[in-house]
Amino acid sequence: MGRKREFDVDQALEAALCVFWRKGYEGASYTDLTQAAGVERPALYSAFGNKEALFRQALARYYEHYLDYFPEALKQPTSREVVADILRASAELYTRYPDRKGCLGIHGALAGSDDAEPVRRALIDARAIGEASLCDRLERAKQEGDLPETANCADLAAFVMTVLHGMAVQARDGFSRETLEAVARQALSVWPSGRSTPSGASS
Amino acid sequence: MGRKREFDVDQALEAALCVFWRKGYEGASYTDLTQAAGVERPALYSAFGNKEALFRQALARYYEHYLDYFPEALKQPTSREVVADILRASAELYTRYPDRKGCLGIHGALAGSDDAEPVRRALIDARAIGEASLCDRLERAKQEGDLPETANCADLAAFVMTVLHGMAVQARDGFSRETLEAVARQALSVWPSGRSTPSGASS
DNA sequence: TTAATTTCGTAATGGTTATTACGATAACGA
DNA sequence: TCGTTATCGTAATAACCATTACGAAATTAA
Repeated sequence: MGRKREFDVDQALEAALCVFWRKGYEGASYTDLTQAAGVERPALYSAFGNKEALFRQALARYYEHYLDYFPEALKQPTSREVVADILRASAELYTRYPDRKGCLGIHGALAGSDDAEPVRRALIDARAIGEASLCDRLERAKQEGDLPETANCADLAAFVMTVLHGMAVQARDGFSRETLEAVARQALSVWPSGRSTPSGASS
Repeated sequence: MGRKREFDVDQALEAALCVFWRKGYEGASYTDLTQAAGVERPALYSAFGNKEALFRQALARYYEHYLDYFPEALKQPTSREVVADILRASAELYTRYPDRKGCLGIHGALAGSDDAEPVRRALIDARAIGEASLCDRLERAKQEGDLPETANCADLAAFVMTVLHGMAVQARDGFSRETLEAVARQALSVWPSGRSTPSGASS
């Protein structure tokens, strides 16, 4: 019973997500969020909790609705295709929306006041999970002979994630999708392929 | 004439620089800055102007005192050594101070409220200048036969800067210098060298 | 229709923000 | 020693921040 909600919760969360994506956790004021959601302040609070809880739900939605290509790419048959997919899709996502370029996982909270530490940590953890899943996939590739035995999968995964994070910064700086794709190609051009050519591996 | 200053201006600027490095432009409150500098609020204002002016001076100092290796690296004889120097020195700088890992040029202001837009732009411009100077150096390398004629210097410079920016993020995430150096090696392993082996160039 | 329950919008709360007014203090030239 | 000038620290200002008290409105069960 009781009065029924007059706004769409999912739609409000998406609006908040976009604001956080653009301004980051601390840069987004509750006024920004309520205006974007078209909802009064207490309504947002009752639906999502406080600002940090709202951000965490927005982050979860981001991973589900925007970063879904990442776990999908891990299913590619070869490690090279996995990485190529991830790089290409990221270049596209980071430049897709002119009003919020880059990546919420990066721009959400890189630096900030001490109050934002929990949120910063949440983002770090999320990034670490992504990197670990990539690392696991590369380990599998090594077992399958898709990567040379000398390959250091942790370092390779760190390299790919580094390029991803850098691309998010460059996207925010105004770089075009084409330029980011050129960066991705360059990053991929040294990818070690198969046991037959164990060249250029790290370590 | 008049009363003489009781604090060292350069020392106060350095203290402010460290706070901005750690918390970013908006994350650093004036209380943080004055406490770090050991100086009362009006003293900071009279010495540097408002918060934005203080940040800009801190940024200038950062480029002079911390990023001085960058223009220095451009003097290396080959493009490969140039890039290797930049990558290695950045990995070291980004992990040198445990209390402020990463790079002020990145963490200073990536995302934030609309008020911080001028500062964000200043950082973008600073990054663009660095990238342009690297691009120029690579063009020279191409003319000297140090890079294949098919090399796209703008894309290569963008790639190097992307890795740098990503390394700054990873450093803040807690990555060790060793891991960042492995990332740097991986990035360098695809570097095109000389006209004799025009492989792996972009475009 | 009445009672119970939930959401609604208005408007307030307490804390923090960047920025200064102001009187006291100190240094220098005359 | 006096007057000028610059810096000092205290304490105030006005705007914004996240969060919520509260009463009106609306929905359902009885």
